[in-house]
Amino acid sequence: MTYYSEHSKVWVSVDCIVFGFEDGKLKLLIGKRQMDPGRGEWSLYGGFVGAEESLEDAANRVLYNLTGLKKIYMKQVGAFGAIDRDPGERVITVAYCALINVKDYDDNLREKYGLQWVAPDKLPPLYSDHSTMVRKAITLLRKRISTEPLSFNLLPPLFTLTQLQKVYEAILGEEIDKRNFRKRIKAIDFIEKTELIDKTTSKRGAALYRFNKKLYDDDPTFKL
Amino acid sequence: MTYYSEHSKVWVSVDCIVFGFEDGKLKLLIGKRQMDPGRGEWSLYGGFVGAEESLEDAANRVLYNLTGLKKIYMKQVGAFGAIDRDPGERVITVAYCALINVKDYDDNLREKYGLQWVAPDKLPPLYSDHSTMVRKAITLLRKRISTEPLSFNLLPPLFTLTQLQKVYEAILGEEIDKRNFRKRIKAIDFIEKTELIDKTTSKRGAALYRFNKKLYDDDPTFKL
DNA sequence: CCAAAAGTGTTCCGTCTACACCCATGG
DNA sequence: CCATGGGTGTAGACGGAACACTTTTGG
Repeated sequence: MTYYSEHSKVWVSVDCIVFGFEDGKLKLLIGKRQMDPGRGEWSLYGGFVGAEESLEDAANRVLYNLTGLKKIYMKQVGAFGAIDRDPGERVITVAYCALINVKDYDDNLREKYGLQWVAPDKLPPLYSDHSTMVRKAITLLRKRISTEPLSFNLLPPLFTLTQLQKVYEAILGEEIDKRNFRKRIKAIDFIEKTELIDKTTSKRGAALYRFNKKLYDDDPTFKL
Repeated sequence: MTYYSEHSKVWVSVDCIVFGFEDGKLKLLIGKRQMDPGRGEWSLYGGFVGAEESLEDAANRVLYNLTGLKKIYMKQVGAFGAIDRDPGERVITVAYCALINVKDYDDNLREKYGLQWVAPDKLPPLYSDHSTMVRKAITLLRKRISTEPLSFNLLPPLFTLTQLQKVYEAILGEEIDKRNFRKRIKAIDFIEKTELIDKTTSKRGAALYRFNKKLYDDDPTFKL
């Protein structure tokens, strides 16, 4: 294996940008680093890729440790490999963006790791190149939200149209006309109205909707 | 540095998907592997990332070796990290997509490395997961071609509207109406008509156009 | 009875699409 | 003179944006 051994190896890590939706706002999970280098700086949560796991496995492991959740929606943001991006050693990292329903999240874990939900427009400076990763993740989210069914990952299985609209507004950063929005939703058949009513947000009550994955898989083209 | 040394290092490589445009068709550069494992299989061209170079530097180095060109348009496609993706050892790779003007390309290098220009729809099976990378690169190209000025990288500095249209048709894989296409081009002010005429492709001659990068940078929003 | 959120259609305007013929020239 | 690719405009369809009032009910 001389072909390989002429070359040098490097550490590879994964970093997770975890988005949630709460109080009508997009939030992401950051914490203060509890190790050197960079102890005490705000940072994304990450981990090294082991010799016996794929990049996706590593990201899933990190996310599981962080949230107690499996089968989280996750998408690669990209690889970051500047020589001195990590102040300690040469580490190449692959960033993953995850979307979770905050209600599923175990808040004990949040406290255990000293994590906070922060709005993207109020992010403090982050460790190393993590701010770049966050910007790139948000750019990707914005591009994908109108052609991929991402928004449902941020909501409970049953949701109202007002909630759904708020998710779109939070990600796109602009207000949407309610009637036009609902008109477009009606044209999408994998967003199904249920018989159920949510009475928690208004006195009148709002119809609950559901994302029908099977219908989506049958015809995964839409435009919102 | 115990924090790092607990973890294992891996080899990291870059692989380049080099697109060119020739005879009205999109082509990409592949070659037969000249080393084990996989000797003789069709493959993208790649190389290991050195300890003292960034991912981008490594990709540029590989592209320079391959084409003799510097300052090539290049975009990261993504990181690929399945455990056994490389049949020899555990290697994580980062794929980069490059666009070049075939006329600038040094054909001696092509012969030296035994490379071939192949149309994407006539690709033979490729080494390891290289076919997956190519598919992803093409998907990205298609998404970006209408909102980013990619097409000019595949053409000489002066080009005719027919050439430009052929590039769009090749990437999108569909025919475009000539009048509608030219109407849209007229609305884009960073595509400038010059006084020059190309007489090589028709007896009448066709006006040559130019991509004005300064105008584009002033207002980098367009839609074609 | 009133505050607060849910729900509902129409009109207008701009954009995209479809479509066919004349022009200039080299050979 | 004719074959070849270059160049041009219009009408109709469609989709997106703007816009305001009624309904329900818990407190």
